[in-house]
Amino acid sequence: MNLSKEIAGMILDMMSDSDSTEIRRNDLAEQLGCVPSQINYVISSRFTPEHGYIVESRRGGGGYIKITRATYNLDTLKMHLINSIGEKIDEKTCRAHLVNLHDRGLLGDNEVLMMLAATADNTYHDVPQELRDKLRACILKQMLISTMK
Amino acid sequence: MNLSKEIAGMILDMMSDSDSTEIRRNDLAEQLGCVPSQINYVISSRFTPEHGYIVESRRGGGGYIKITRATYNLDTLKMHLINSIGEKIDEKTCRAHLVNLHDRGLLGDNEVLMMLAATADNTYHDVPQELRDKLRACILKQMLISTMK
DNA sequence: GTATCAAAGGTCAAAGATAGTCAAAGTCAA
DNA sequence: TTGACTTTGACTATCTTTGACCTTTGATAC
Repeated sequence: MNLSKEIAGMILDMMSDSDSTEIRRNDLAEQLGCVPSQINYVISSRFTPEHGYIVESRRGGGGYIKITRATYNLDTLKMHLINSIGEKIDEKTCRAHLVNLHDRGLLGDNEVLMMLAATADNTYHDVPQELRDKLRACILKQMLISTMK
Repeated sequence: MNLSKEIAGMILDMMSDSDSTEIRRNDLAEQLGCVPSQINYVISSRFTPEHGYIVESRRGGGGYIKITRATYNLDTLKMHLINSIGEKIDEKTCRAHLVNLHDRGLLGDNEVLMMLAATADNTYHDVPQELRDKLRACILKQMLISTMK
């Protein structure tokens, strides 16, 4: 198991009963025996808004990093997502959105799996590269809309 | 006996009691005295979804390849359908198949709706006409496979 | 008040650690 | 002999770890 996963797990633990936690970057880093910026890496790779988290912080004496699990109204969230998807979307971003919706119980297991399959770059192997992100955006939107009817 | 068969056997062994295994590509390759990409070859030739396996992986530190045996039960119909879909499928035929699966209770309401959305010709408005049936076939197959996980 | 300083946290790019891709070369059975 | 399957390795993509340097904030000295 790598460091990043451990850190992520630790943060998740801390949030387990409150949907929110506050950490002191340097303390946590020292506790883990890693450089402080590693904490930033973990946060920016696994606690993004797309993953459903809000992060606030302050520097200077008494500084902190606060991580909160965002909880939104379900339909609103889908609506937001649909609206936020532009004309194009790359596979990674798409995947992150879907995993996020699934984590929050907005999409069932089968549903996500299907949507991931339908938006995977591999599935588009016959489609010219420059068209794929556009196509993915169309398909994703249509699928999301279809689940709201 | 060739290398690929050995590797496949080894992977099968590892999965024997759990339907799933996680390997570190480089370790396994070294253990076997082969180049790492050989592992990829084995996986892509014998552990495909068509063969009933699902593969996930991650690069970088702590990377891994995870192989899971999909367990099909009442999914024989889907399996048949998947195998019967050729390289192309037009919207109407596709629609008919999906409605049929739904009628038989093999696909839930949301699932069909999403699949219909993802295979509708309208959704492909940016894709050249001559590519659409091919694309639809790929997407349909992948989605069906995904529901068998 | 303002200047200065120490204590946080932030950024970024390089190096390290894995896995993926692709095409050329090799092997083997029909 | 030929075509499908295998084996290899060079090159690529992605994820992680680290460290040097930057910015913000609050406290203290004047």
